[in-house]
Amino acid sequence: MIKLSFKYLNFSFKSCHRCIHVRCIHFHFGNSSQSKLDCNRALNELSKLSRINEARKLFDKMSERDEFTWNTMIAAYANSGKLTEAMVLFKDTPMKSSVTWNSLISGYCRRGMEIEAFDLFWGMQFEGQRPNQYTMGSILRLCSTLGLLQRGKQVHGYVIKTQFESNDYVVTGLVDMYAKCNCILEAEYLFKMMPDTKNHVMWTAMVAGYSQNGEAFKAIECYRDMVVEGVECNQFTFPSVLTACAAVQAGNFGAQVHGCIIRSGFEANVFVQSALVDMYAKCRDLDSAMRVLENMEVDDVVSWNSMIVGCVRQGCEEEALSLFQKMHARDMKLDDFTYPSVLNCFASMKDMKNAMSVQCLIVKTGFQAYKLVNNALVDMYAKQGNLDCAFQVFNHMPNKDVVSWTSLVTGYAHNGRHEAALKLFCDMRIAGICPDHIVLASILSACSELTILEFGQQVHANFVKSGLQSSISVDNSLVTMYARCGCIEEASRVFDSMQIQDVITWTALIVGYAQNGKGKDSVRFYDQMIASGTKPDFITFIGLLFACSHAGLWESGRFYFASMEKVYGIKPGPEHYACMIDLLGRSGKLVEAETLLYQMDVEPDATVWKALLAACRVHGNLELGERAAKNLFELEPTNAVPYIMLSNMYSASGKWEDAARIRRMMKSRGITKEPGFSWIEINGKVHSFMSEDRGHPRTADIYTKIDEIMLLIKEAGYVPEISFALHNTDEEGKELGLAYHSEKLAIAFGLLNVPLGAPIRIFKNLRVCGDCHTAVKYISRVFLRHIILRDSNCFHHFKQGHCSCGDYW
DNA sequence: ATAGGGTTAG
Repeated sequence: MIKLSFKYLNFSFKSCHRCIHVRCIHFHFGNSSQSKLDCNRALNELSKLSRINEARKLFDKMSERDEFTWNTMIAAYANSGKLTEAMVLFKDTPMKSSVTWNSLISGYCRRGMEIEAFDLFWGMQFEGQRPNQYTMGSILRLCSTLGLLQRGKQVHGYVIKTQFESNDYVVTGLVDMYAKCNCILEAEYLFKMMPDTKNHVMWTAMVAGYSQNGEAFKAIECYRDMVVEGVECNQFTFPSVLTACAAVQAGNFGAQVHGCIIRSGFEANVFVQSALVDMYAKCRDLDSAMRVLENMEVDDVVSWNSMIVGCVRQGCEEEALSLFQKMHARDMKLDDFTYPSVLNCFASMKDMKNAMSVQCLIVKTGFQAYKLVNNALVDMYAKQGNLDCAFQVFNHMPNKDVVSWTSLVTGYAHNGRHEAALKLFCDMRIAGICPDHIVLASILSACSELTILEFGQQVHANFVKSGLQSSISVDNSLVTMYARCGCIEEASRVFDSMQIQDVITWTALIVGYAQNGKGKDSVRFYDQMIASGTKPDFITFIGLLFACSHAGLWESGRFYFASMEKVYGIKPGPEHYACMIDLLGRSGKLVEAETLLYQMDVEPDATVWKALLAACRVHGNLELGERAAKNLFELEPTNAVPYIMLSNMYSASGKWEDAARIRRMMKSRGITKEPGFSWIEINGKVHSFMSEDRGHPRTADIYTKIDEIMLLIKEAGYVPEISFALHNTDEEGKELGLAYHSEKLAIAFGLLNVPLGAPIRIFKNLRVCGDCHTAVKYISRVFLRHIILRDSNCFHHFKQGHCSCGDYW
């Protein structure tokens, strides 16, 4: 027996039945003895088959027309989008009933013609015709497809006034309208206020509403309730619940739904099938997805697109490309979703050649006119790192939407062009585009990278004001942003406000506390995370071990390090070893550190050797230090730090000749030390300072302030640590050199400009020098200031003469 | 003769 999809089954039954009938009428065309009743029936059949011209011929031939005749013809025109013709007849018709009005209104609503539809809606009332459930159904559908919330609310008011608020059709329309306008709470309220006898369409609208509003779990729950209530599910219900399953990777539940689908007999519907393919593909069950796809009667482009996306997400780019080729071979009609799906392959494969040829294909087939396709091109080029191409495509787009902008913004951010990303984000706002979750998460992570708190706060404020629903990705970015800007309390507040925390949220907090010198809190949060049932990942352990090493918790560190592979099956990477070596080095266990290094399964990278070199310097182990430095010379040939460290180590042990040799070697290799500078942001403007910098317009004030600072902190007990001065001058010169270090200049400027009570936030590109660290502790006590200094390694919170790093950094 | 719900992209 031939399997027919339901969609076609329904249609073919009806058309078959009608064909015969209509053909018969057609045969008798022109026979004036035809009764009015028969003509009306034929007119109706022709209109249902969209045979408008024939319908019109029949209409014109009819000598006797009644209300039904006129309404059918008007509806026929309206339903096929021929609104001018419908309007002409509407004006001519001798009798306008509510059906006449509704037929015309329905036509305008279907075409999305808001102004005309509402003119008619008010017009009919003006002429004494009351809108009924049909009218409101049409109008609400218009509001929901166009997202016209204000209009929708107006209609809602009208519904209440005219006491349609318990009408199934009207309430379903309202639920759908609110859901489509992203007002899921209103939709939910209306739905819940209806009595328990809700019909299946309203249930389905609610399931779909939740699913489309990113409330996948609620959609699933609603579907469950629907099943429990014994309400029938159909070809509309299943796609919605399957989308929800796909969104939260609820593959097992999705498979159960699949079972229900088979029992209900809807498995032959293309919408259901394509949703199944998509669900399985997104739940990483490519085999099941493929099985559904292969069993389909028709080559459905949506299902194929979903399959391609699924393959790309699983890293099976070759498979995705071969599907794309098969689509061509099967002569399938591609749509504007196909190219975005397949372009993703090239983004992850960095395959420029094939990308170009697909772009040619896009141009050739006229698909460059589609926004979706252009957005995907922008995204692909940006992800490949080809920002010029991305920008070019972007620039040529006539109407850019939030996705176009997001693709470009994210592209710049991913390629380390954070400032450019921020600039583009501002341009986007100026262009009047409302940000969405994705661009917000992306821009907040750019703020984290640049540690620009004020901008991040503004984005946060805008997000709150926008009324966008909170999303885990935005919240995670907020936690990270605040933590990385040194506002650990704020990060913590966002964390607490979240309904669900995932491994990324927890990790952001753990890393955040560690970077802000609160390693013990990090460990506490890690234990809480485990207790909450969240599994740690590779990055969680980097944060955790970093926390242990900075807090000097070497036993905990060793315990957690051992649990990584044993309990969670995560193989430690060089990052974890580096933390452990740092931890052991700090505790003076240099031998253990070296042993650990040689036990590594993976090749030690620069971070590992750096940790060892730092440990060697602290403990004066020259021999091991030499080895570490030599490895670093090879691994990071342009990095001056290992040269300087080794040279300093030689100097410290009196080996002047060796020290000089390393300096010469460094010079001859053309390696220069990265110049240190510090900066501070005041009212959105960044003021940066080099050591002994006199370029700032307020230099005189700043240097006067430094003198005052030095005087006061010396009185409080500060003694300059001359060993940190680099220049070969006399003692006094060295002391002055120290006083004008970039971080001290920035702090002096901060003291002059930041109001009392507000923290002074300083940034430094390198590690803070030891003398400055001591001085800032005194400054915080003498000037009663909270000073937050972010250096290349971590945050230092100076308060009342103490630093959060515990003098260990 | 007129009304309500569904799949794929960043």
